[in-house]
Amino acid sequence: MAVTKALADSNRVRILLALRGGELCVCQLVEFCALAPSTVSKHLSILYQAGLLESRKTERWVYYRLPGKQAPAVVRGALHWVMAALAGDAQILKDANRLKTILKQDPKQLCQNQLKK
Amino acid sequence: MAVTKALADSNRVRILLALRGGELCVCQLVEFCALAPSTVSKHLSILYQAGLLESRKTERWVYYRLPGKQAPAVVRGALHWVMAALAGDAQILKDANRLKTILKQDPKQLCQNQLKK
DNA sequence: GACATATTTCGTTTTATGGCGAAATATAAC
DNA sequence: GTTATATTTCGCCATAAAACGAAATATGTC
Repeated sequence: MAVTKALADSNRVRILLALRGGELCVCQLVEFCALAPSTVSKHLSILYQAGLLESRKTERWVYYRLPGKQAPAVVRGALHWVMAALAGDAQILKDANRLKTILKQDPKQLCQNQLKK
Repeated sequence: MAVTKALADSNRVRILLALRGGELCVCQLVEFCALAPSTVSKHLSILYQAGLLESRKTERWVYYRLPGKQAPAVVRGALHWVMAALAGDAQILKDANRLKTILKQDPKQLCQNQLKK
């Protein structure tokens, strides 16, 4: 089953939780995960194909977000459970703080910095 | 997270669904999965350690069952979601029929047959 | 106690997955 | 059109996970 496999990786689950506050650009998620852009892109594609993410593209940026009310019950149920089960997790709490710092930065600059590496 | 990893394998999910109707002996689950006893035992141990199964031993037989109401909310939530999400799945429906056939057989005989292989 | 048998543990092989960097794609800016 | 840049796709390597058979464990039977 695509959904359970998508949830099996901790980085993917962290991404889902990071999106609780709203959509994020790929470069922000790259910063968040501290992984290579290609790796993050792969994770996003797995989540997307499982129906656990939606995306929109504007100019050169791609934004990912959690699916809305119209999502299938299987997906909504899975997300609801994951959010409830992990909201208090130590790693997730740390992530939430890190995310605040990332959100303070200009996405453009994040992309620039990622190129230098 | 142990629960999401436990749910990532389809044979393990099939086992959980198979236990909807009540506890099953290991030899019955071996027959059900059509895998080597050692492989099934490993799957059961992964599910057990994630809290998704309970077990009882009587004589030489070990029976596994879904956890009851006293299970942690995370576990109950996960099981509730998996059951709802997959109840109509094609493979799961086929499994349910196969299970009926297996239940007609005497567990003792199942074990005997498994030794011959 | 010796033997039979249900299950688990261990060691090994095979297969699947996560990770990266380089190349490809898509869009903006010039 | 060329160049810059955000993201994805591809090919490869390292690691983790699934599968098996053989050996070990635990329990019942003789």
